[in-house]
Amino acid sequence: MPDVLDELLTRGVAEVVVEKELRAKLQSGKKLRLKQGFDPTKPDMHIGHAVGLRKLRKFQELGHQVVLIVGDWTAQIGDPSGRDETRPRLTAEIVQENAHTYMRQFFTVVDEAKTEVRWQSEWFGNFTLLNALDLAGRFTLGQMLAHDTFRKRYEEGARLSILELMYPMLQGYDSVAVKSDVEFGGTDQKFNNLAGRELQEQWGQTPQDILLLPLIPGTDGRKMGKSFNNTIDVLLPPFEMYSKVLSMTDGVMPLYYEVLTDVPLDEVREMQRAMAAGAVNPMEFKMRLAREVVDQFHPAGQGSQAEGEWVRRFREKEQPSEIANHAISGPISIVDFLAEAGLAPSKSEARRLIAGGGVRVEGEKVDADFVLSPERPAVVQVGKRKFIRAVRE
RNA sequence: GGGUCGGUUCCAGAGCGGUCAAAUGGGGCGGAUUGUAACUCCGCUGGCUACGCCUUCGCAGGUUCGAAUCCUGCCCGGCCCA
Repeated sequence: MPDVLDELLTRGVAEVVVEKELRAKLQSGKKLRLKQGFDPTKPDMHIGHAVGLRKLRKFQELGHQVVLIVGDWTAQIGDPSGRDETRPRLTAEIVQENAHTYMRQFFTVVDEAKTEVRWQSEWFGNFTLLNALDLAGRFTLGQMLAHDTFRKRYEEGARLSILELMYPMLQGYDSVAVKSDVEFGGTDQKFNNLAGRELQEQWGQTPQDILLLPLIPGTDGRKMGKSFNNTIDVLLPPFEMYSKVLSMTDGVMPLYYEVLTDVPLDEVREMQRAMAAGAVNPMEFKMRLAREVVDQFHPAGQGSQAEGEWVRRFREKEQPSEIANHAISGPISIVDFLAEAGLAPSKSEARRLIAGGGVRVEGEKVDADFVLSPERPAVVQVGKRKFIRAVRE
């Protein structure tokens, strides 16, 4: 049993804030309330987030309760830790929609049956100005400026609104509202999570412990983020997900194995050794990793199926097994077709693609004056991976 | 409230009366290469009825043959003073 606990608290974990306390809580046999919050702003969840979800899942398997908080109020502010600017108010519909998209992704890993979903509006909806002032009065400017994000922006003379300072307070109050025992979050969340401890104490609750998850690098080894386009979204179809994993730089493989799979760490170390010695083609380990990752977010077996497709397509350079159709009613120039079928965002772009040699019809590069005819169905390809078949209407 | 600096294409950031659809970098896309959609190298990167035309440089006007570049007002932000 101690082994299980050790792995639980160390594998894929960046830091446990009061480790001793958390161990004691875990050993007490008490069913713990695991707080995890999210802002329903940008619903794209990538496998970096999944590191935390997997950890939640492990805790659930030990009988604990996940409390998922929909940050419908904090979403209006924008998490300063993410360096986001204060955002415009979101409409209720958008919030609903984003929240559901998020949850759909969340529950691809976390057990829905052992999760309690709570909305911040349950408590903040009834907040009065008095409540807000009371909350604000419990923190000092000094505390806020101790937060790297705030201090940096303050010192750089960037805009920093009072509203943004409220963000940690609201998130912290959530812990009081749901009586959290452990809060999960990325390392960039530490400040906010600590605010929760602080408030719980003031409200007479046992302060929550904090499990901080590492921010993993993206597929290119740089910080994972949509701006670098190096993420792997949880909702990607098996084949796309598989391909994305394969595209990552070799260096991040061991870490991905550690935080995203259950492959024993000894085995992972062994792989590293073999790779370092040049004894094995890293591709082999990467393909296994890709299978494992795909299987986590999709029904079992999808991993190897995606692999089969990948080998067919990129190694044997064949056309994908399934190609979408796009109907045409009469002769149509290739430029118009590309734009119409969505293979190019505009006709200008379509022309550029053709000029760059990126467009093929039935495997042959074509010029801008090429015309497709409904009489001859043909597979149109853009780049290496976009295929659409032109068929008669 | 006053002074001052600034708001440029996806992002960052040049441009400061014509030679600007707008330098450069990042990102993205395409090509070559490859164990990979990694690395590297090369090309492209507003739209169109396309060797020309149209729309872009915070917003609205104005001065000019001609403005992203000058003027006026407004909106937004930084800094300094109060």
